[in-house]
Amino acid sequence: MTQNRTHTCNELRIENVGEKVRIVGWMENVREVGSNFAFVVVRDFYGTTQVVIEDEKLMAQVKGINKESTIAVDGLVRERASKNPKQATGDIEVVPEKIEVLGKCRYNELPFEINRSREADETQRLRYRYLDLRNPAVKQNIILRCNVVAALRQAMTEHGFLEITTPILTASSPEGARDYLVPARKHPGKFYALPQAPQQFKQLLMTAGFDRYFQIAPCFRDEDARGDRSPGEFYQLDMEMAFADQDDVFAVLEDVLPPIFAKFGTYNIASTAPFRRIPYLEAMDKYGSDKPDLRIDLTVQDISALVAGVDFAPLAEANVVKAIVVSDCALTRKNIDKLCADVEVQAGYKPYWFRLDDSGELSGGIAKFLADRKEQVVTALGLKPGCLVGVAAGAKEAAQKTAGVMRKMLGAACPNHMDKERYEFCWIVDFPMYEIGEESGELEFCHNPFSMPSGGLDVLLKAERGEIDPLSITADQYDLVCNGVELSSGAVRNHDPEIMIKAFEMVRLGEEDVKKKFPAMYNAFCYGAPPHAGIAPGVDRMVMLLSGEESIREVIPFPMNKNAQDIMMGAPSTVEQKQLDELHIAIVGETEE
RNA sequence: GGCCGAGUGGUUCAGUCGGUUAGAACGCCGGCCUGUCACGCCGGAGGUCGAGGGUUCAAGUCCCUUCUCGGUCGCCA
Repeated sequence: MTQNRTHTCNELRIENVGEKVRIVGWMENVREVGSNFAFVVVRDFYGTTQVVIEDEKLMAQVKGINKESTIAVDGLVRERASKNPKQATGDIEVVPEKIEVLGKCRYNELPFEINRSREADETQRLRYRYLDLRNPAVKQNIILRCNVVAALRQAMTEHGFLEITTPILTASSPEGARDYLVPARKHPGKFYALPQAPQQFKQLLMTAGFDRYFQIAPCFRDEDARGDRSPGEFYQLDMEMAFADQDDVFAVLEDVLPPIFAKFGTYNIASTAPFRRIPYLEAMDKYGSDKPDLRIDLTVQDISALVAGVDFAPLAEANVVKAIVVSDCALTRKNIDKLCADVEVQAGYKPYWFRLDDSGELSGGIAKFLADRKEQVVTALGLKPGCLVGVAAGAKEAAQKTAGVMRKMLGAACPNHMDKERYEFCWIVDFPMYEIGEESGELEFCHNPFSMPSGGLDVLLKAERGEIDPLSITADQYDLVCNGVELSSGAVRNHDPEIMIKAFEMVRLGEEDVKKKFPAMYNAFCYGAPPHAGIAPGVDRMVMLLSGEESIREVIPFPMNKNAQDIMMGAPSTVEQKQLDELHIAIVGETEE
């Protein structure tokens, strides 16, 4: 017995009329249009094909088969009496000699209708993900993901990068996110950790003399989920280059990503090299965000001086007041109020607004508080009738954040200020190396302590001597941003133990701390390391951008839910006492169930 | 952990000011139908309204508690 098909369900055309064929697939639908006359739709990975039932015996058989059973149909290809131009195989139908059930669907009612699974409750979809994925629209995102990953691999390989896999079971890392721990059976009381990223391994590969490394790398972080952040695990296009600096890394991604975005994306336009580079501080000032959506042409202005002494406490008492001018704004008062409410929810601070109406008067929102300085406001902001002005006020960070959220929402609400149908990349550069910690009140690392301070040892020494402010030191660190989504962080790494120690001394740590926290990397760098730099764009995020999906779960084959559970597999789960004993694990305190 | 939203036949939803027998669409079952393709027409089954408590003559609806899911903030070097 063989299940070998002669054709897929997306293959037969008018030229095949008269051929004897065997197709296999899922019985998607049966349309009965007469007492002994019906159309059966067979679906496989590739498409659908219509099978026509014209005799009593086959009719009786088909009626006994539940939908979504897998079947094989042997028969003759015939030209349809009424063709369907919407279907690739719509010119033909198969007249069966024999229908076999290959895999019976035991249920005549499914948890959801396959072709409408995207409308179903997400918990149901995830519990029956194998049914959800039968829906071609759902499957399409996974196919897209495969194609994108394949294209990335090919492009990276063409650029001379070697794909090298790094360990999944490794050591817990003291910095960063919460680790997933794995108990070590042979070492009571000790644990492996799943890597949060192959960061240290790729730097060790550089030290080992591999010149260009990449990997579609699984990364594990035990942090809470978001719409754009799957809990537990995600994939990065992790890459690192030896004897390279920021420009070298930029050049590779500026070459690799745009063609892939233009080819596989919902929009077929992507920025070309070089991408815009925006210093971090400028991004925060101008866009109120370190991941600006450059498809929106609005920018944020500082109007602190302009509104000084105004008779409106939220502005008068604010350290910083920001404004966004939206020309030719068609939003109604109701639209604006709704938008402001949404901004407040997302930013956590209340925004304000006013506008210059068609008669040239300031009106709406906080307009009356600005009446005493109307001319200055109109001149300074260059207002014309029809302009809306969004206002954010508060401490510097609050005002920036509020303005950033408002900018994004105004862009989405005003089509004349957002050229949506494109992928707009930029680099955010010159991140501060240090900041004053909120709790400690002392100098702390801002981001990755292993990024190279711009200017190297000299700059650190100057700061040590008090010649410059440590807060003014920037790192050779960069983010890749596309359409307001942070795709990646990367950096020129600090490969010099001496600079590393000095960088740590700035925050009251020293050689011992470096050695203790990152022994392998520190030791390795003491044996002659190349200057190196890298980056790791998130694969899931890229596919999300390309597919236009709002939820990251739509581009992951088997995603966990928000609470990091796999309902389908039943993970996490309790285990046998014997397993715990072997691992020297005792469960104490309260447990679920 | 905070805040917001949701939870009603198999699925997606409606359900007004608290008031009679909780509705619709799709799906399912039965019947009719020889060119359908979201087939059509007729009929039918299927609900302890997430759970628990309270107010009331009366609760899907109001109040309290709790569970689950989603969004968001915290968190994510």
